Amino acid sequence: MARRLPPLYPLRAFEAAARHGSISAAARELSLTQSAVSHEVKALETYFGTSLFRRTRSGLVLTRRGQTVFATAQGAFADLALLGTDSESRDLSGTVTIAAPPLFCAHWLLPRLDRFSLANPGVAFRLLNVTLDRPELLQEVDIAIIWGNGVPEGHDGMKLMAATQMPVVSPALMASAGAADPEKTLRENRILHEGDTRMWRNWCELAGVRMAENPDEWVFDDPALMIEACMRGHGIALGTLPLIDGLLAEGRLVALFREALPAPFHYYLIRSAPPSPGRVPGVVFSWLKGFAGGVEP
Amino acid sequence: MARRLPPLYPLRAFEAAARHGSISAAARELSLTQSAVSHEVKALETYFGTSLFRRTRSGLVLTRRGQTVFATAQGAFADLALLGTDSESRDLSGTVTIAAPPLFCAHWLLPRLDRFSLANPGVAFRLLNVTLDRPELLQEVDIAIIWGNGVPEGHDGMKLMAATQMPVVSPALMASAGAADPEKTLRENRILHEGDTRMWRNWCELAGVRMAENPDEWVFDDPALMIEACMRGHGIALGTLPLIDGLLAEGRLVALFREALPAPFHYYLIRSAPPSPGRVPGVVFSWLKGFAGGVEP
DNA sequence: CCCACCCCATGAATCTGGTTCATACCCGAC
DNA sequence: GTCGGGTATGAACCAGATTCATGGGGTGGG
Repeated sequence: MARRLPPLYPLRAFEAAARHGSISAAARELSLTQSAVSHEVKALETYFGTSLFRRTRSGLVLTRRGQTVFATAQGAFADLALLGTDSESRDLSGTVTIAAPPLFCAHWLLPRLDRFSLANPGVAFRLLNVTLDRPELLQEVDIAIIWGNGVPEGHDGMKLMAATQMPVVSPALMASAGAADPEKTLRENRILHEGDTRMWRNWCELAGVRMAENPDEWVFDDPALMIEACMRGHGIALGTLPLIDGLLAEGRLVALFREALPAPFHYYLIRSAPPSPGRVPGVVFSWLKGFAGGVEP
Repeated sequence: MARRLPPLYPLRAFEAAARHGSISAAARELSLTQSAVSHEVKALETYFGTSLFRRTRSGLVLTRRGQTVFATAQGAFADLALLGTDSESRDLSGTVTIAAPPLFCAHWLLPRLDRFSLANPGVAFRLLNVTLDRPELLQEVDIAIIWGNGVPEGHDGMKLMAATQMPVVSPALMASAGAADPEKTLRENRILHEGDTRMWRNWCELAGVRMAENPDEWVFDDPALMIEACMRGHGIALGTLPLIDGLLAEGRLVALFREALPAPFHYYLIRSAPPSPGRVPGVVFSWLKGFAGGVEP
């Protein structure tokens, strides 16, 4: 009781703005004026007494506090939106098959599906913890999340979120190496790769950092295993945000460099070409769409 | 996108009304007029096109649709309320120890704590899956949920929710016995007890139902085990709502009689007498308080 | 039986806060 | 420079949230 809620409409405006990284885009989504959204965001900021966005050229960036507000607001509104989609009694039941890349399943999809299940106990999920490289596999699932450069030809879908990457290490390794000279740490420790070694190259190029000539390298085919190895202090991994947000927050991993840089691929949400029978996959699909367009820290 | 949200202020009013089982009580909580809440509930009902409450003498009862709306709304607002409690940057971290009765832990507490963790990754929980019969144990936990008749002397707390009970069986047993004559089914099958056999007596009395003279009875000391046995078709258990809501919704248990009747005990939320150091337990406590006063189906 | 009390519903009036309009600002591209 | 993209801000406006006033329907006690 005496439960104090933040002003709800400002919150909704802020959530959309954060998701799009743009006030104007949010206004378009909500069919409001840019001015309205701007006012509401400001109202929310005075309510919280802090600013939630850092206004920079080329878009908005969430402040620390903005991130937490955004995370809860996004979850809450996604739940509430489920109520509004259908005016008939909606006791959804059925099975939905979803394929998603390994780490993505555990760190992004599962917590969200969990919430969905809480409200819709009749819906069962079948999760395939795979990277969908062969497009034929799409025939066998209702929804897929892929790590790539776009929506495959002939499929309905959209960009789910932009991914960024940053080198991470275990707290122990960080403590022994020190934070003074990250580039040195990078050169003097083992590099952990996940399958494709081009991602590290991409990151170094963007960051303007040179690696050692003949680095000690380990290559994993399973990204979860790579992260596990990293947490045990076996080397430096290139972590993908926002998948490792939780591990960073818990302090089980720490960032070697401050800034995360855009990954060469991003996450796309797609649905199998022939909408499968029953409306349940459709509801889940549009629910997941509600998470699209998030901005990264 | 084009995510359509239900009208938020009506929704908030409805949530409070459902939680209290009373329009007037909700109005008091929200510092509004009874008239305001009534209007908003009605607005929400026309929005959804269905009624959400069955108005009966002695309070409101949620309709089927009302229940699902309430469940999502309550969760969403509880999350949002976490944002408003503190205007400073709140990166909560620390450990909170909670004790709760066995089934309650798994079926009520865990799903909710999960949501909490999603927003507050820094908070760790220690859960004691016990019924707190010895009050001394309260010294060792931050928060406890007990199954009893009131808040123990000298403690801060409140009624968390009223419990109701109803006989349940496995779907298979239901199929073989038929739904025609539940009283006969009750007399001809094994009765499963959880510890105390008085609960069945209490229920039969309230329901005006007579049991067999010498029923076949099994007694379990672990309620979870009793439910497990019931789901495997070993007999008829007295299930406690809302703990088994999920199992009923999934169809893993079915109700033998339509109506659930008030249990002889209820759930109380209490906090250890000397507020433990740090504000984290306090935040969790008031968050849990937000779930107090739910009405049963 | 009737009155007091509590609950809820409802129409009209009101007021707050969300929304628009109009305008100014900043920045980068052409 | 000007255009086009973005955001901020003050004043005017309007709708939806809220109140007021009122009526109906139970229940319990004198």
